[in-house]
Amino acid sequence: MFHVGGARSALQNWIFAKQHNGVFVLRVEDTDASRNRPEWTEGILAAMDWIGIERGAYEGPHYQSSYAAEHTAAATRLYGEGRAYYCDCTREAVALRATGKTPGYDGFCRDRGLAPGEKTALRFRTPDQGETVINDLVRGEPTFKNELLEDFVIARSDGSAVFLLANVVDDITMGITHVIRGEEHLPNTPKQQLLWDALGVKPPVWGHVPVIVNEKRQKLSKRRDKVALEAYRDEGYLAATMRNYLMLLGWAPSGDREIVPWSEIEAEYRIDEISHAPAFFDVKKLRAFNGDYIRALTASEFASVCAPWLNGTDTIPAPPWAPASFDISVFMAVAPLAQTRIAVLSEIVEYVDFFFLDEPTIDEASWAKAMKDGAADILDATAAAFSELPEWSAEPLKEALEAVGVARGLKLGKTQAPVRVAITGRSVGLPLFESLEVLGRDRTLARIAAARGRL
RNA sequence: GCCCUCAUCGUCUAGUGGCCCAGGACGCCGCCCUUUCAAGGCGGUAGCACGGGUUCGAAUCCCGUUGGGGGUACCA
Repeated sequence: MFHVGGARSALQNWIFAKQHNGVFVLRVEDTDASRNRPEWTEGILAAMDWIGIERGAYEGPHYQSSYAAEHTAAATRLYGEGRAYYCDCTREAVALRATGKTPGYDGFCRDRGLAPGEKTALRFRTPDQGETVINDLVRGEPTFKNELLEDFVIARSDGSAVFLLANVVDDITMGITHVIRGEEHLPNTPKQQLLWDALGVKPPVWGHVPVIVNEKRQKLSKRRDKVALEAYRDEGYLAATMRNYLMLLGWAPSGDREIVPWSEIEAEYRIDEISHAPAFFDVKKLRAFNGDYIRALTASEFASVCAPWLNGTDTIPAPPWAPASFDISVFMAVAPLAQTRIAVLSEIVEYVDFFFLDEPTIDEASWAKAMKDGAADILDATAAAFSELPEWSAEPLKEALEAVGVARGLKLGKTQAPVRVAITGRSVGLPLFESLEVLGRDRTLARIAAARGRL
C-alpha cells in the first residue's frame, strides 16, 4: 500500500533533486520487522513506477535494516563520548515523576553511571540551555529551546537503534543533504539535528511540508480514509491526473491554470512556495481533473487505457460478459461516445456492457420509471417500424422512433425511454440510435420483444 | 497540559503595501444546446477569522485573541 501522502512526498523529493542536479535516494525504513514484508515494499515500488517515478530514477532502495551495524556503532560512539547514557527507568516511573513542567523524561539517570544491560536503554543527553534552530525550506527557521527537549532514547535495551538515530545515521552514510518530509516530523527535527551535531556532521537542509487532511481536517490515515494510491489506480484514475492533483495540493502553477503537463510542473514547482496550511484531499476535484484528462486522450489512447477494465487484472475485477463475447471493433465504434461520459475508467464497463451481454442487465428502478402505461404500445410500434426500416443507421432509426412519438403526441425524450431500457437495461447511457446502429437489427428487435414479454 | 505550527469563497488556490469593493478551479444553482446522461457554451452563488496597531493607504507588516493542524513511545 502506497499512501497518497507518501506519493506526494516522493514526487516533491524527486522534483527537488532533479531541479538541483541531485540524486533522489529511496530508503525503506524497515527496522520494525512486524510491520514490513518484502512484497509490501515491492508494491510501493510498483506504485511509484505507476505514478512516474521509475526504477532507475532514484538511488536505491536502501534498506535500513541492513545498516544495523552502523547504527549500533554510532550509539556506542555517543556513549563513549559521554553524549549518551544508560537508563533503567520504566515508562511508569517516568510518568510518575513527570512534573508537567519539563515534558517527558526528567533526566533521572543522567549521572548514575549505569552500564549497558538487559534493562537499560541508551538516552541522548540534550543540552540544558541554548536553542536549536532548523534551516527549513518551507517554514523558515523554526526554533526550539533545548531545555524543553527531553533526553530521548536512541537505542533500545536490546541494543538496536531507534528511528531517530537510525534515520540520522543512514542520512549521514548516504550523504543526504536535503530532507523533504511531512510536517509530522517537525517536532523530531531538533532532536535529530542535535544528533547530526553530536556525530560531527553538518545537518541537512530540511523541508517540512504540511500534511494532507480529510474532510474533518485530520491527517489522512490508513485506518479511516481511502489513502492507497493503488485503490485510486484500480478505480480508474490516470497516473497523470494523480500526480498533477497531488502537486496542486498547496501549490499552483503560474497563471490561472491547474491542469498542466508534468514537464511544466517539474520546471515550475518550488517547494519553498508551498502553502503552509494543511490541504484537503478533495476526491470530487480529483474526479473532475480525471474527466478532463480522459477527454484529452486520443481514441487509441482511450482504448488502451480502458483495457484493464474490459479484461480484468489481478486487482481489477473482470467485466460481467464472457471474454469471447467482447468485440473490439464494437468497442472502438462507441468508445468516443463513452469518453465524454466517464470520470473514472472503471465506469466504462456499465456504459458498454449491453453490447457484450446476451441480455441486458435490467436496472429495476430504470425499468419501473420507463415502463409505464403506454410502454407496450410504444415498444410494439417501434418494433414494427424498425423491422421495416430500409437502412439500419442512426439517422433513420431516430426518424422512425420520432414518428412513433409524433403519432402519440410524445416528444422524442419520452418515446425513447422504454426503448432505451429494453435495449440497455438502464435509463441513462450512450446515445441510443448510435448504439442501435452498432448493435444491429436482429439483436435490437430481440431485446424489444424480450422487454415486451417482461411487461 | 506542554512544545511546534498554521489561518483568502464550502474546497484547492492567485495575491508579497496602492493594479483587489479580491482572480481562477472544483462543488453548487440557473440558462443555452440536446435522443437519456454527459460533454460543451454562457451566467450566478460564495471569502481576506476577530480585535488592536504601523502607514497617506493593508488581504498583504507588527501584537493579541480565537480557531485549526501536528507532535508529545525502548513506532516509524
